[in-house]
Amino acid sequence: MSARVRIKDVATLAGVSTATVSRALSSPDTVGPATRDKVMEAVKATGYRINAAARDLRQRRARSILILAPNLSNTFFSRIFAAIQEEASAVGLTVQISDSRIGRDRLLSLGYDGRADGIVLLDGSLDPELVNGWHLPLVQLSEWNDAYDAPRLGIDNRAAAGLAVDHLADLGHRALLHVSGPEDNVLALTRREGFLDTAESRDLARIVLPGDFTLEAGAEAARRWSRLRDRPTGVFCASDECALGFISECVHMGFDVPGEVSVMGFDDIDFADRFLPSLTTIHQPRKEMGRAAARRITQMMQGSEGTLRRSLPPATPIAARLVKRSSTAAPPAAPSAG
Amino acid sequence: MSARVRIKDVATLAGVSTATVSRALSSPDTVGPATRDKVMEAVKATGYRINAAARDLRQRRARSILILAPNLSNTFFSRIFAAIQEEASAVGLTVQISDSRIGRDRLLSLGYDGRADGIVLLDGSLDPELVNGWHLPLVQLSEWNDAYDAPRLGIDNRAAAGLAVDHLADLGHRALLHVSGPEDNVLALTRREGFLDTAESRDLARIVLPGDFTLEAGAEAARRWSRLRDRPTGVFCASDECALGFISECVHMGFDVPGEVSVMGFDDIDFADRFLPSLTTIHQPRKEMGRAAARRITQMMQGSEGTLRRSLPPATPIAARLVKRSSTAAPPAAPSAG
DNA sequence: CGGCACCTTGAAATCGATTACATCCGATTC
DNA sequence: GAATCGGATGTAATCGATTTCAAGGTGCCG
Repeated sequence: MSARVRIKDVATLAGVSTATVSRALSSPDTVGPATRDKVMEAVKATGYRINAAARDLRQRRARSILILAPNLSNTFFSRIFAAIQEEASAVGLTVQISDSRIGRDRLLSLGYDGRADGIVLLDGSLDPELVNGWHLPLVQLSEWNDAYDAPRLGIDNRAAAGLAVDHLADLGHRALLHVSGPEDNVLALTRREGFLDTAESRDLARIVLPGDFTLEAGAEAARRWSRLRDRPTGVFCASDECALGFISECVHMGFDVPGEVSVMGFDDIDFADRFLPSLTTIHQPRKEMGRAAARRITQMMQGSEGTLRRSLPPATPIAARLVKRSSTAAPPAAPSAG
Repeated sequence: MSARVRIKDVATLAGVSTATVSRALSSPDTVGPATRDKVMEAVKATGYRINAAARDLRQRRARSILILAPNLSNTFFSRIFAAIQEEASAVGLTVQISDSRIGRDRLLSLGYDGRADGIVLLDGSLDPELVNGWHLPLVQLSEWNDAYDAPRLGIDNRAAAGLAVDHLADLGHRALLHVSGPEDNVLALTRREGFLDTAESRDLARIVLPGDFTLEAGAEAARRWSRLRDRPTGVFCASDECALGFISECVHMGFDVPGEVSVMGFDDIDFADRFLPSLTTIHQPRKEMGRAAARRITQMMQGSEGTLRRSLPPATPIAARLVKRSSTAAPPAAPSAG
């Protein structure tokens, strides 16, 4: 009862060999019906559960995928985790999650120790040598790094930033501010590029302030914005959290949003539509992203050793879309406003 | 290079036995210095990484803890996950995370398959028979269930709800509304009890509306509140999300918060202090909770087989505290207001 | 009736580490 | 100088499953 039951115990009780028990459990149609029933009965009677470590060792696979993210407490990830887990669980895989900033050596081990047989990487700023050194199927999700030898999944951040700029321009804003993300973050850089390019092509004045995706960075940017001589009337923040911080600080300082300044975010986190004012933003389909990553990594895990990385066809792109809410409006003195 | 390196390869290269390699790596002071150096060199040269499955099998432990939570996409958990991971990683443990609603059989396996040697359970509504059937060290965190034979960590929800009621009463509110959580949730029930008991002891009128912790439930409760004949002026929601939904909907309907109604939440999620108005709430120290759980489970894992569950001393309680912000104020026509 | 194919089953090798036990050797003790 | 001790190392068993290979049995065909 309380002692661990091994396959041998089941075999003894059922009066067969361990090989037969193993077969009865993993490929039931290869054993005779009578034997199968005996085995199943013995399994039930003993409460036998397979020892995964033994199976993993023998089969050289772990039926597990590893998710690496730069900051587990970032709420942006949680829905992605849930989606990956859901998809993985459906095909019998377990999920491990680790912070990707746990130190080089520990990280290296994770990809090598045989406990995971696929990796979903949400961090584009790890050492490429480290990442490429893992001989496991790997997909990049959301963030990416061109030096990683692995397929990339996620939205087109440059184009998505363009959507934001277009929206503000269409409302009549002629001068825009972008609050960017961390300098070393590929998402931040790409969104900024998209912002600058599109703003230029639409002939808009444009400023960029530094930030780091956080509420506090948004608030700080708002303070700096308030001190500008000619305050841009349209603000595009590189993340929703940042936008919420920006709006929040604006209101504290006595500005009306969107009356005096329109503010947009990026991501469409859960609170975006509940904040006051509700937040106009770019929706990232996180659930879909998670699912896609899980499916992709599963495919790769089934592929032969040789075709692990680049060789699969590119995934279908995941589309971001503009969600118009009430944090944006026509500028106060817009030339084209009625 | 590309083929997996085994301990045997290292042994051959170093000119020693596998036993010596194993010892050199796991208890370096039991081998001679010269041998140790030779081994370390061979390890470096080959890029050897231990195969965790083999080690786990032989040692009958996995150096891994499993976190089970009812809904991975709930942002309340993410900081807890991060804290557990941080603490676990520091002592060389990996972390697995799974949804606790993945189905009985799959769940049963997780606790039995030898891949985890400790469980942090954030779900109080699993079948106790299932939970108690696992022969692994286990701690309950945040949510709990008296039928689980395992230590419980978290704040005192009843007392914390009392803090909320006291705060509203101290401001002068004489009639309170509580928006509760799911009927089958122990946190919801305990907070409701704390609300009712304290409200009674302070002689306040009290109403409870159903809810389920979500933004939408808060919004729905706000609509119902608005239709009440005598609207309570103080509202205590069982979660921050719910409170934000409540406030948001109130504002949409044209009510002033906190001018016409004071609203409190519970948890102190990240947005609480950035929402407009910023949210008065009960702070749950999630990081501390995660750390405490990780430390406790680590202790239990080191204990002998027999002392797995109840026998350890109770953990030091984790204190919740009131955080006063701007979503609460004196009631509009409070008898004691100036 | 002999031969062949196929299905079911068991014995034993295997996955890659750890570790109990034995051995060897030099140093210490009497 | 013999006995003893202890440290370093190797041999082989072990963890608990899967899987190869061989064997036994059954049925079909010529």
